[in-house]
Amino acid sequence: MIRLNKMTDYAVVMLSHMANSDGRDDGRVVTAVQMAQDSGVPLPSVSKLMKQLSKAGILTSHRGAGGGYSLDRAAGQVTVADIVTALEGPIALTSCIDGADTSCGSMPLCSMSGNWNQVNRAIQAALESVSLAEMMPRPFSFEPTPEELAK
Amino acid sequence: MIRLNKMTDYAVVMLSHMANSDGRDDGRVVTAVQMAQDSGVPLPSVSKLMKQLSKAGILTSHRGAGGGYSLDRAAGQVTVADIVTALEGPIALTSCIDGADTSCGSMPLCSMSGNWNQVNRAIQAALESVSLAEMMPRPFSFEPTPEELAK
DNA sequence: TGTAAACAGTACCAATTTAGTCCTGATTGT
DNA sequence: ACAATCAGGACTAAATTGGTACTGTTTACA
Repeated sequence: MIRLNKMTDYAVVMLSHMANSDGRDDGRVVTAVQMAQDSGVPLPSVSKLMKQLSKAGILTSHRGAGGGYSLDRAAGQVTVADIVTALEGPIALTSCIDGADTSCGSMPLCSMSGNWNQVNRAIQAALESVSLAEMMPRPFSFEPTPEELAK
Repeated sequence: MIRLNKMTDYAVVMLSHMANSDGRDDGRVVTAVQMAQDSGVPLPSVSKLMKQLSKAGILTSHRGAGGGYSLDRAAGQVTVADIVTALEGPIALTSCIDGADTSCGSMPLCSMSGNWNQVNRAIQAALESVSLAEMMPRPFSFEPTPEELAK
């Protein structure tokens, strides 16, 4: 099974909580401590993740007393690809990708000799096609899910 | 970056070699030792991989003296999804998937609370869309690649 | 029919990676 | 001023991965 970092999984859970916690995308500010309690993700990981997510422009950080993090965009505007890219860098299944600066040492082995880029593009597209809003559980909602609407 | 196992990468390299080494998909039998020399992949890994690939029905093994492994299908009939599934199990980015027997212990954290299955399906489709033939380098060929033909 | 070539299976080990801990510093509202 | 919060980095324990080693089984062929 292709394993996604637990961190990335955490991030999706956390971002879902932020977007979902009060039913609106209202830029509510949440501290790392609150988020840890809220989501069950261990605090140090929450802290590390929120830093990364704010660097990547998915969250905005507010420093100082009364600070915290808020969502930068509505859940529908954030794709899984955004989150993965923020935490794991460009989406690629192997280390050798087009435009990599270091030319690969072991040529006969090099993945570049295969067409991994085609696979990478396909996966990129797959991850871009799912938004955070579609990742959110809607336990108390009677509204149709985006998939149901699509039918 | 989503890391694919080095093993899976090796497997694609190896299978490419098998399909490409003499320009035809003729079921040629290759031993693990030959493959290691041919592809540069360390012998123990070659051995381990070929066992797995033959279990999965991608290769056929021939035991005894003069034995080895041969491709079961033409390169165009093997998808990247087949190879990944053979080596890493069902394609899923997280451990909690539909139909998993063990109900997840940490519910608030559980990835199932998100819609990972949708992402998984998208990735599955992405990997199924690329065949081994499309992964093979064609250094000495003047024929159009499958992508070029598609245009 | 004996022997060597090859795959099958399993237990184990070392190196890397990952997730998590801890601490110190910078910013800001009250 | 002070307390709450984010920022950043060094370090550690545990899990995973890739590789090693060895023993057993099957088969072609002299």
